[in-house]
Amino acid sequence: MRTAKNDRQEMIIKLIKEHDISTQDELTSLMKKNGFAVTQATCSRDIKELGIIKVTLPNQVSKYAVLDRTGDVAPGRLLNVFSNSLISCKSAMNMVVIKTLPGMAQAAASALDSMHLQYVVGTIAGDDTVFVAAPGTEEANALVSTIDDMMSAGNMSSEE
Amino acid sequence: MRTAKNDRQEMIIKLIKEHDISTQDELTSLMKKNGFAVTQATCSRDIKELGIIKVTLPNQVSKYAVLDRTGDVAPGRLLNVFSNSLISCKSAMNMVVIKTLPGMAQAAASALDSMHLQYVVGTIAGDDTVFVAAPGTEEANALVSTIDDMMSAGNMSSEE
DNA sequence: CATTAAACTGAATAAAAATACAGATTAACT
DNA sequence: AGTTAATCTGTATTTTTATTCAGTTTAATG
Repeated sequence: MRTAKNDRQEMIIKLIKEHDISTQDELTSLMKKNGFAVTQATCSRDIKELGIIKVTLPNQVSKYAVLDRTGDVAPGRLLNVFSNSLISCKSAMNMVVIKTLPGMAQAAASALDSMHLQYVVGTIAGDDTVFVAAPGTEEANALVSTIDDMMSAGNMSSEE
Repeated sequence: MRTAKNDRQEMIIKLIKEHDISTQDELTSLMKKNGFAVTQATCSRDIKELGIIKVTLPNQVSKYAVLDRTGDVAPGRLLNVFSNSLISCKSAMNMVVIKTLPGMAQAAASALDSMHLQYVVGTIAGDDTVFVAAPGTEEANALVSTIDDMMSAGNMSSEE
C-alpha cells in the first residue's frame, strides 16, 4: 500500500537528488513548495530512515546525498556475498568482466568496491554483469587471478 | 613536513575506522586517551576537512565513516552542480573513470553527454561511477584534462 | 631578528539535527 | 462498532555540530 509517508520520502529523495540541500530547514521549505506540509522533525526522521547522508565536498561545502545501502557490511559477509554471486571472471584488454547471478551485479560491484583492491580504477554494474576498469592489460589479468582466488575461497561454506 | 595537525587527522581517521563513533564528543574523548589534547571544535573542523561522513546503518544507528575519495581530489573551488558532484577523474587505457558522490553518477553522465565533448564515444553510469569510452588512450587523457579543468573552474586564485 | 600575514585552536555560542512527549491517526482484531 | 496496540507527526526541547571571536603559534619576508 502506498502511504502518505511513502510519497513524502520519495519526494525527499527526489529533491535531494535534484537540488543542493545543506540543511533540513532548507529541505523542509522545499517540501512545502512541493505540497508536503512537514516539519524539520519529520525530515530528520525520514533522512535517518532513508540512510541519507550529509557529505562535505572538496570545496568544504556540505550537502545531503542519497547513499545506496549495500555499502556497510562486515568484511567476512562481504566476501561471502561477493563470491557466492559470481559465475565467471575474464579480462578483455584493461577491463575485467564479471558475470554474476541475475540481479546480483550491483551488490557484487559494491562489495568489490569496498574491498579497495589494488588496480581497481572503477566499477560499473548492470543486472548480471560488472565491468571493472584497470590501468592496463597486465593489471586486469592480475585482478582476474585475485578474484578467482576469492571465488574458490568463498566455496568453503563456513559462516561467521 | 609532518605537522601536529597531520598526526592528529591521521589518528582521527584511524580511530573512526577502528571504532564505532557516533558523536564528536566521543571522538574527542578517544583522542585524549590516545594522547591528543583536542576539543570538539577541532574535531568538527578536522572531520569537515577530511570529508568524513556520518552514516545511518540499516538498524538506524549512526556512526562516522571515512569516505573513500581515492586520495586524489582535485584542488580548487567547484562551481556548478556537475562539477560539484565529481570526486575524481582518471583514465585507464581508452576509458575515463569518473567518481562522483553517491547517487550522482547518472546526473553527471547525463550532464556530460549534453556537453557534446570531443572524443566522447559513449558513457555509462552506475551509482557513484561513470565510465566514458574514448577512441584511444590519447583521447582519454585529453578528456581527463578537460574534465579536470571543469572541476576546478571558477577558482579565485592559483592552485595550492 | 623584527614584522606582518597566514594558519591554527579553544572557549563560548549559534546553528542544525535528533528526540521526548503527547496527541492523532491508522491497523488489527473481537 | 469498540478496543487495543502500533505507527506516525508536531511542538518543544535536548543533543550534537558548526562557527565566531580572540588569542597563539607558525611561516614568510625585509
